[in-house]
This record gives sequence, structure tokens and C-alpha cells, in this order.
Amino acid sequence: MVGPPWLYDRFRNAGFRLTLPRQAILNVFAKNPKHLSAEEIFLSVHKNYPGIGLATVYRTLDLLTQMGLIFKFDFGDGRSRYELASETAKQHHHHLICTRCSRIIDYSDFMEEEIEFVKGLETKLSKKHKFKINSHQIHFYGLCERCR
Amino acid sequence: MVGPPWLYDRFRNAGFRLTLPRQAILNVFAKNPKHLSAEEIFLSVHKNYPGIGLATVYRTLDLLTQMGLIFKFDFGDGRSRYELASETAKQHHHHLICTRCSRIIDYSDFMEEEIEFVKGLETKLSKKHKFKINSHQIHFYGLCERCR
DNA sequence: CTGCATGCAAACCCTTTGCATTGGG
DNA sequence: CCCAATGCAAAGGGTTTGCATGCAG
Repeated sequence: MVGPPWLYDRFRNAGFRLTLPRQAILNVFAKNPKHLSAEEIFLSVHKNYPGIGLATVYRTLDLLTQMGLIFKFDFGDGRSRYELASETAKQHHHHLICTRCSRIIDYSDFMEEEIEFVKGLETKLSKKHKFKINSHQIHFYGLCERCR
Repeated sequence: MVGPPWLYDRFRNAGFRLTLPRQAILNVFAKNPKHLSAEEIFLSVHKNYPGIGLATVYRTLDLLTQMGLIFKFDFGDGRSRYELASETAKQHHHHLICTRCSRIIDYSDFMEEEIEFVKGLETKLSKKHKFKINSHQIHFYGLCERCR
């Protein structure tokens, strides 16, 4: 497995190494860029690379989050979820979370107005509270079609 | 400590008892209605009622959440936070979360436009995704005044 | 070579659960 | 009286960490 040059550079410039476990984990995201849990990523990586441990997965997820390559989400079910940042950027979306079955539905409808609204809000909040806003999350909780 | 009659009724009608630990925990919220963690609640209760255990706090928080008396939040720092529902209703607000020091800042500015925006979005999302929306959370992540 | 990165297992932290006991209605 | 509610301690589940080893640069 060879990663694209820009990825190597991205790691090098940040002072890190683009190792095989890290490439393998990034590959999992590339194949399935949707709010994956650490365990799901571990299991997926484990199929092709049984030698890679869970701790490495956690450490890599932490690193990738710091580097801004992935986003970390917390939907309140006790485990964190991760999502490729480029995917989020490509198709900005938020989440509907079923409080009964924990199913997570992405939505990217009505984004134009939402982005406009959030942008304006961020500007005003930043100024008022002297807070540098880097990201936001909007979660709707309720019951999905099957559960209600 | 004697709770107000409507509270007794609220518990009775739901098939539960308004016991001393439950009153004590609700009292903590009344004194400090801001996103408290289970441990903070336990410590506060423990001052006046050393006999009340942490497990009871967790069970009570779960019960109060189910009853709709409090809301449960997850800001991604590994512990849940709880907030009096009446307070949230009285003054609708959302949160700015510092990713460095974990400080949480409430904001209730610009709520008129936000409520209007969210209401409209909920209606459209409910229809489109056949999802019954009960609540929502909006979190902004970034650096607070002290940390940036 | 040098030291960052990894694997493994143990430790950690928050939360939940089992079980005997208590106490509210 | 009865059974929901509690306290205590142990177990659970996700995540982090210590340490010896391995491997990228």
C-alpha cells in the first residue's frame, strides 16, 4: 500500500510518520466515510492487518483528529464516532439520532440555508463571547421511521 | 425537605416515589441549573446527605431524564452532563465548548432567529426523513478567550 | 542509528448491575 | 406489609497508558 504524496507531506510537515497502520486506517475511512466507531475501524483493519492493535487505532484516530484529517463526533451512546474530514467538507451534513435504536441518519438537505444561518451565528458568537469557533455540530434526537 | 405538591404528583402519576435522595438531587439542580456532571451532583448531594451513593445519583439522573425533568448532554469530554429542563425551557440556550480546557459557555443570544430557523428545519426534516424529532443540540467547538 | 510508533496487557474512568436491605405509601 | 428504591461493591465497556520492541527516516 502506497499513499499519495500529498499525504506523506501532510504527515511529514506535522512531524509525524505515515506508517502502515495509519495508511490502513485511512483506507477504512476511504472505503466507508460514515461516522465509524473505533471498534468498527479496528475490526475492518483487522481483516487485512491482524497485527494492528486496538490501541494503535485509538492513537491514530487521536492523531488524525488533531491533524484535522478526520472529525470526532459524540452522539451520546457511549462511544465516539469518526468521519473523514474531506467527506464532511465535500458534502456538509448533520445527523438525526434515534433515541431508541441509536440509528444515525445523515442529512444534507436544506444545507444552503443552514450554512448561511450558522455562518452568521458563528460570526456574532465569536465576537460577543471572544470565542474562536473551529467547528460545530447539530444533532436532532427523536425516533426513526422504524421505531416511532 | 418537602417537595412541592406538583412534583409529588408528577412522580406518582409516572408510577414512581419522590424519595429523599431524589428530592436532594433535584435541589442541587435548583441551586445550580447548569450542565452538571454526575460526579458534581454526587459531591454536592454528599455534603448534606453523606449516605446517598453514586449509584443512586446515576439511577436518579436516568429516571429524571426519562421523566423529562432534566436533559442529558454529551459534550464529548467523556462524561455526561445534566441540566434542569425547566431552566432550558425558560431560557433556551446552546453551548460553546472549549476544546482545550473543556470550559462550557452557555449562550442564549440571537435565539429568536435560531428558534425560527430550527423550527423550520425540523418540520422539513421530519417530513423528508419520516423522523419524529423530539429535541436538538447545537454545539460550537473552539477555543475560549483564555485558551486561544 | 535514533527515537517515533506499535503491540500487548494492565490500568483508568465513567457508568451500570447484582444483591441484600431499607423505607415509602 | 409489599415492592420500589437504595447502598455497597463488583462488574462492564470504552479509552488510555506503561513498557519493551520494532521500524521509518
